[in-house]
Amino acid sequence: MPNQNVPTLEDVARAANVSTATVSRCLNTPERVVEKTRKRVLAAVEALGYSPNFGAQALAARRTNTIGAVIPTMENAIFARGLQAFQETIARNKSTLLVASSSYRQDIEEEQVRALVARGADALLLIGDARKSEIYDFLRIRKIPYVLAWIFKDDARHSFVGFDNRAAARAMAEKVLALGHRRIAMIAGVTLHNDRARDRVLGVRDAAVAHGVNMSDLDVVEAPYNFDDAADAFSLIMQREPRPTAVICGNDILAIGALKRAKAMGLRVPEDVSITGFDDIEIAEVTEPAITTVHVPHRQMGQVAAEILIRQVQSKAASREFAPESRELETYIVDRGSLGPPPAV
Amino acid sequence: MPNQNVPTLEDVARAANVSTATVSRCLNTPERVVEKTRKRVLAAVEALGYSPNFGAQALAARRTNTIGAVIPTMENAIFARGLQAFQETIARNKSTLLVASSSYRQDIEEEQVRALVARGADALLLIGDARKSEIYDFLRIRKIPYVLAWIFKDDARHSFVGFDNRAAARAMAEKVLALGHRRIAMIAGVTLHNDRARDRVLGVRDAAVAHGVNMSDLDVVEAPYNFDDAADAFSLIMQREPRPTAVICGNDILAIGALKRAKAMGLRVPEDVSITGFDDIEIAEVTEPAITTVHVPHRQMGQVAAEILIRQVQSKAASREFAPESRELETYIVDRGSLGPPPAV
DNA sequence: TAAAAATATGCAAGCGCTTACATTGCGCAT
DNA sequence: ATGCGCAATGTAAGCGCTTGCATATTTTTA
Repeated sequence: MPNQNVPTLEDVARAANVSTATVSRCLNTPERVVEKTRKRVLAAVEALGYSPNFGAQALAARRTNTIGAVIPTMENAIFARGLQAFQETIARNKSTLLVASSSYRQDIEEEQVRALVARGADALLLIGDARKSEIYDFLRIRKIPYVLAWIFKDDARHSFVGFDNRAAARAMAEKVLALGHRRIAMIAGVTLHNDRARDRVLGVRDAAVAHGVNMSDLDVVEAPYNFDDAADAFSLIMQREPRPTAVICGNDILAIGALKRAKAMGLRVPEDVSITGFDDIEIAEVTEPAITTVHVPHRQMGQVAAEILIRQVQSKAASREFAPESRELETYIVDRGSLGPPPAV
Repeated sequence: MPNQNVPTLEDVARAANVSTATVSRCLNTPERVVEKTRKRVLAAVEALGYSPNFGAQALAARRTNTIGAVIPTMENAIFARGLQAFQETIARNKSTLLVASSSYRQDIEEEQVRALVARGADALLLIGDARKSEIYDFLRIRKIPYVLAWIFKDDARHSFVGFDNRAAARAMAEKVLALGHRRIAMIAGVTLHNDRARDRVLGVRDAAVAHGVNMSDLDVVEAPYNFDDAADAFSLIMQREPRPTAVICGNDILAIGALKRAKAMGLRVPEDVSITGFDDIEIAEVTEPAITTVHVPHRQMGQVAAEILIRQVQSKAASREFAPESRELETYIVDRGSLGPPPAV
């Protein structure tokens, strides 16, 4: 994309009657240039409307000030808030966000990771840790900092910023059990290649086991994250005999799909059946009843992830080294109304 | 970000025993290299794990295969679906998406546009057309293709991909009026620097005027796009005497905020008061009642915008020229239940 | 006041790639 | 055999910037 008359560093240097090195310094390390010269140079920059050529800068400086993110989807709100905070934070640090989405597919994710790195991403935000080890090898060889978000593990090989999905799901299940529910079902996200979905199932199982719930009374059905499939999963679950009194959902989208179907079936929530969600996305508070769900600190997660990456990129620039750095965030249950005691028999 | 041992074109050339030019051609214009050589080169690429250096490529080729988008926010779902489709389409064309958000602020948007261009964006997606003319001048001088989305105007200077917000809002208002409502209020988005919000207000006014509604019976209150402010706006409106029988909202977020408050006030929707939305985001169909709203073809908008930009970038690469190209999309009203006839007096 | 130290600026060598142009090698018509 | 045209490949000149090192200038110190 040639721009015939876009001014270059050299044009500015000529106009200000200094060398290109000085102009470069004015822009990047102004404290290394005496004020008088600097003013003259900046005036020339202004006058010519100069703005640095990105490719040249990236080539010479060996960094792009660009941070990439590969998220499963932008369609629904699950990652939107976190991504927004992430973006705001890196923007504040004079970097830009490069986004790609994988549609929850491992092969596409791999492709996108490579594409972002090829595009010069200085660092990467990834969701979860379920991916082929080759990708981690690739990132390690390339020395690209990355953080795995929406998940937390005690594993010093990676940087994590997130929470313990399993424990959070378990806490929710404990709460359901504490209310007296014994026949419980779960609508989980598709667990293949999705560690968050998987951990949430495990958490619910943990609680069930701890309470001596008969495993044949814990029905788990997987459904993609959309209302219709969740609704169908709910119908399926409700055909069971005896019918579950509580349906724990792997996220709020699933919970809302289930809620819709419950109403369509003439079931009252939570009087006839309780439904819980996970994520606490915006939408969870506007349904009737609003969804009792696990609150996830979306914005904080995005922001902390960005901060860690920025630190790692800086460290790498200074010493060619950077260390993994993780941060566990807290979740808590938001009581809203879709969870109540089981119906009296 | 130096990567000491990342292979370069030259390494590949040496390994395959050809010149760097040939390697470059193998990668970019494979048909210009005879099969035998090409195979050898590609094998070397594979063996070394070569991937081109982005900065160098951008510098030499004068294009980045990167398309930028500046959207008001990623927080809620208004732009998410469209952006997702946009991203998918440009990814299919071997380009990457660079995103920035402006938080609905004009100054930040301007900054972001310049930042994306400086980052080498080959083209830009912008929302609406309310911005200073300097930005358009800047883009024109730089010859950066851009499309203005979520809006459509008959103006050959820009490329538009969107719909007529004013006409769509008018259609909704007509529908409300046709049901017999005469005391109508509107909760609009903040219209300052937001052409979509403004046009939607104008559309409602158009309808009111056409039906001879007394303007003092058309109460318009502006609110930022969030549930709480919308709810407060609703309360305010309901204090009017006589009380409006229908509240037309500038988008679904506002409508849902209003709906929540209506319920909290003990008002039945639509029996006591009707509420309508705009955008048809996911959330609009899960409330109780679901929101009667204007359906906007989000995904199509994102896709068409991407296609136009890709075409313009290609045209510019070939002939240094490109022409604006617009596309108007259709919206339609989705009847769901939050709009009904006015209560009998 | 001269020398040493600190500061400001210039010089020029890349960074890794693309591409116009030059060269080579081949098949074919003569 | 000879020469021509064309396809395949090589040569090398940038693309616009950063930065290590050299040089010039100013400030500090003795």
